[in-house]
Amino acid sequence: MLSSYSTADKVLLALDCIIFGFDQHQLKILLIQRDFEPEKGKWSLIGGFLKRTETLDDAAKRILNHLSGLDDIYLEQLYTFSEVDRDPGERTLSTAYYALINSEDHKLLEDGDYTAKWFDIKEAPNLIFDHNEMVQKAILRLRRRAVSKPIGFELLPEKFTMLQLQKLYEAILDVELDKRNFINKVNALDILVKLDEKDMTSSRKGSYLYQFDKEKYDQKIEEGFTFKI
Amino acid sequence: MLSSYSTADKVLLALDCIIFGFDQHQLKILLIQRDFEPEKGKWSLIGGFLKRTETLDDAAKRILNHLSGLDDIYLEQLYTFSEVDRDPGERTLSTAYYALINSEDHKLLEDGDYTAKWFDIKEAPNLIFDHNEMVQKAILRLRRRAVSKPIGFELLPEKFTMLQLQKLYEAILDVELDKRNFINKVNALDILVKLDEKDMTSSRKGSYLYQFDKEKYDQKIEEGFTFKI
DNA sequence: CCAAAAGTGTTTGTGATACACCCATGC
DNA sequence: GCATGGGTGTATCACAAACACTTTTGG
Repeated sequence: MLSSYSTADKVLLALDCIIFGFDQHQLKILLIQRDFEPEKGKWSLIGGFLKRTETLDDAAKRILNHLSGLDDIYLEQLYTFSEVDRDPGERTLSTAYYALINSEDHKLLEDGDYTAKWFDIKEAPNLIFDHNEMVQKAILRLRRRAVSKPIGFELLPEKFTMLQLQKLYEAILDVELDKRNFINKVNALDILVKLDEKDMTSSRKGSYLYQFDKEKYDQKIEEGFTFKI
Repeated sequence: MLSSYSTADKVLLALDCIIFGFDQHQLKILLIQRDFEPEKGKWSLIGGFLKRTETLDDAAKRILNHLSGLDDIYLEQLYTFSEVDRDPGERTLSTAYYALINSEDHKLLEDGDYTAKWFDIKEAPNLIFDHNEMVQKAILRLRRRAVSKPIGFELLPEKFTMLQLQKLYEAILDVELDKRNFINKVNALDILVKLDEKDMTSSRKGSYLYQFDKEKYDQKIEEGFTFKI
């Protein structure tokens, strides 16, 4: 028999964000050290509770905006975690979201409630509750998405070099890629604009900067193009 | 500021199942005609509410078991839907699951509360709330999964012919496949057992029956094999 | 002139696709 | 003996992977 509304149990629904960043070398996640119970002092994902008047996407945006001041962050719902004892405090479910932010351009806002810090995904501390599992799932999802949708650019500055893009994909996929093959493949996609500008910080010769051309990409998608790296 | 447990809102969490079946020709979904409000008389997915003492997976299994009597059904969490007005009755979120069942082997249990009926996915009626969206998402997920994990067998009888398997993939992917290429590909995977038995119902010559060899598959996965159709 | 990173093509191998005829059987 | 679906192999093409040298320029 289907439960009716009146007899059904209500639950607390939390939302936790796996926030990815990239620092030119490694994929990072943003963690906070909890200044509140339970598990005070331990590292965890950034989270909050869903309000009655907002969608999960709204809640994720609210939490990310509060942390960064940004409101155009790429995010995607990952999974809803529901182990009965996952939170020792109270029966709480949590829907995990992952977000991609360009950690260079944007400073994190200060908040008295916690200390936020970037960790290399390979060197992240042990997290509370089921947050480790959330992070693992997020990494797998990011890997699948990054090769089939042009979301990698969200982790880079507006203008970037080919090498930066390659390093990003190497960090996400945790593999080494061949420079020539990578560049050939990216150029074949034909969705970047090569600028006249060069980045002179990395070498005497300087390397050309590129930009993702969203209009061109959308146009090609309309025509049946499939992004694939 | 992060909400604290005490001030956070509690919500009703429903669970809706997209139940896929296959009848040798088309991919089907199981729908019920609601005998209760709201939206009485309209078609909807099979669902229920999460109980305080169970996980979402538990709830999905409970709902499917109640419907079919089976408890070894393949299922996977899909997405949590959270539009504020998605259910006009009360603020309710719903986590959608999809399930794969072999509709031939198993009879559905009767239940006075509703009438369950199989619909071709291309001819399904309009559904209540956001259930159409759930179904669309489930189809896309199933397509991605079916080519990268050996879950298609869940929709077939224990023993099946190559043609049945091909028709299944054609229905899932909504494409036509070449018989020789399909069989070559499947044989190359080397995860089926060819039985000495033949299915004589479809032709005079009869066609060999095959079975999925889970042990062999698991073994190959251990060794780094990747399933890909 | 030299050190350091940027930039650039070709060859080879592998997997995907296209395609047509013979086989076995019951009637 | 014939109608019906079952079963099988090869040639071509497209994409993925391997691979090394030249260019630029600031010091």
